[in-house]
Amino acid sequence: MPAVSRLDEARHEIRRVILSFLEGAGFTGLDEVVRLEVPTEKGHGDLTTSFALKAAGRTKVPPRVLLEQLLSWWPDVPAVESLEVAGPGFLNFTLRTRWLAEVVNQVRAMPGQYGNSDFGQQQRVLLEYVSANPTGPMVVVSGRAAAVGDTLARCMSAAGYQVFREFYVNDAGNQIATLGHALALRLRELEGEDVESNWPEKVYPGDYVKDLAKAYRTLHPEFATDQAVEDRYPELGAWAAERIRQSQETVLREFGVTFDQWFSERSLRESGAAEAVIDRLRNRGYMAEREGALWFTSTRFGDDKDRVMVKSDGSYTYFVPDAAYHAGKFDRGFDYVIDLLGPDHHGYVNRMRAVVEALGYPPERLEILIVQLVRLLRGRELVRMSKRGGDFVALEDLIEEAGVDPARFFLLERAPETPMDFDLNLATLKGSDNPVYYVQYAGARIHSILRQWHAMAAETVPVDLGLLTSAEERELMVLMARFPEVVVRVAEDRAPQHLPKYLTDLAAAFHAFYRAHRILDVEPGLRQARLALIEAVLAVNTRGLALLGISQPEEM
RNA sequence: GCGCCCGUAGCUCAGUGGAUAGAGCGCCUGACUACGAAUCAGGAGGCCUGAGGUUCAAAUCCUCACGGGCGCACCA
Repeated sequence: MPAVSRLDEARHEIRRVILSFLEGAGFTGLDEVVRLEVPTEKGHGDLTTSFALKAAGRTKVPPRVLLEQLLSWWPDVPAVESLEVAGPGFLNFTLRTRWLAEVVNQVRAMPGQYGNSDFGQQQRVLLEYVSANPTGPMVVVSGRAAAVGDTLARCMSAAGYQVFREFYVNDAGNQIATLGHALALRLRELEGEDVESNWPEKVYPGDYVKDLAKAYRTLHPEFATDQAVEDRYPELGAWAAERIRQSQETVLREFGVTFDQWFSERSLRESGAAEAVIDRLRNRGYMAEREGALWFTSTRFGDDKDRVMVKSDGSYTYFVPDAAYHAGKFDRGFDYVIDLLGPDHHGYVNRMRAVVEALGYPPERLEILIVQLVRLLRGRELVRMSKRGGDFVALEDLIEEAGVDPARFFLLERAPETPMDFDLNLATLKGSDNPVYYVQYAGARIHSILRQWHAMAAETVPVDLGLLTSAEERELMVLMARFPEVVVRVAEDRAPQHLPKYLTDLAAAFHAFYRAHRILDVEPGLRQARLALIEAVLAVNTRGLALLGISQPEEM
């Protein structure tokens, strides 16, 4: 694996030297143990390793003794300023500041691409996320899945994966007829009929269907209300579903989230893929007929119960098209298939794995992430979200109230699998209480300085990065050198929360630097070097925010 | 009852088997005649739910208990 960053270059170099030392000392097979990590504590160097502790059992040499030998043997390594033995057997490395400073040039050479790497080796990944039913407005948990999926896609692309983004549209089945039923009732209501007092149990009562009814009436003036009968429900529902899907697309685009494909369940059914997947399972011997229904024997693959695929009335359960859809994903040649599912799909994971395995695909290539619930609060008060009642907060309400940037930052700050509370009061705050502005403000400050620099029309001199020697400048270099591997970590661990954390650290380091040092009114050489430094910081900040789908304003 | 997720500062949450467990908010004390104070410097605040176990080393891995959330349809 080639180095992904300046820091990673140092890591590779140091590791190579340590391994050759160990080999010379007669210790082999320790490759696994020699890992260089970014220490959690300040004062433990730029990189640290505990291989001596980990290998003590095999080397039979006390860790500190081994490290002292290594220390006296250590050759000159360009990246390394110094190394020291610490604690029970840690080895801490301090990197040469001048060597680190090259990161400034690296960033400035490709400001919009810095952070990219070939870690993923162009493996093809299908990422499915959101996939909200087209039967009503999206709620906030869909927004969380959208933000998480989108940022994972952006980071995985940056980390060298080929990512294909897909939204699965459940535009078939009973729920579409139910939606059609709701639309039919609202159409009757437009004619003055009282439908509310006798509203059927399972039909969506939300007001949004009233708007759909008005739109339908305008587009189809010839439609007579007495046509709003049961055998028209599927057709009416299909119309409404497509209409809702389009509004989902609009809201998501506003939220900065797009898809390469909106995959229609109906098209899947029409293509015969459902029958095909049942045949495949039958041929492989994983289908059983019981009680008049056709069951997939998923218990043979660790599921807790078998699953009905064809009901006794001959119709399919929703599981059939889903199985066909997933089979199709693998048939399309993806190396990895990742699903982001909502918390109500817990029970779904085992059967999906089972069907993938039963169809002969490697089950470890299907990865299912559960994006957990979002509880909306206003201060202490819980805001209820329910598609049934009219009092839910839709994603578009959230965007309007909080704004895209704060909403995305909040949703991405926490690990996706952790249930979270989203305080609307906090996200709505425009001031310093809102962490997203802290990060954006760092960039806006740099923009402001650069504007003044351009207005000065002062003398430009060649950049000498060797002039950057202060602790604050060095901290910025170290952080920038880490950026590409933060992106890799987000991609690899499917953990977007590392990025907001990193950007907060970077902004803090910049603000501290800004307070401690002047930039424009110092001598020209140092000024030029610091300008180069903050230009690089701005580039990294902007790119980091872009990976989160958040803007970097030039002024605030 | 079974399965999955989660218990970390007053609140919301980070934390890659490592060293003295971190951040933001809230609270307290300081800092602009200086490139943007939406900032900075510092302080208080912890039995990492509990009990065992593995390990040189556990918030992290394993087991059990307790507490919270969500799933467990011939619904989608």
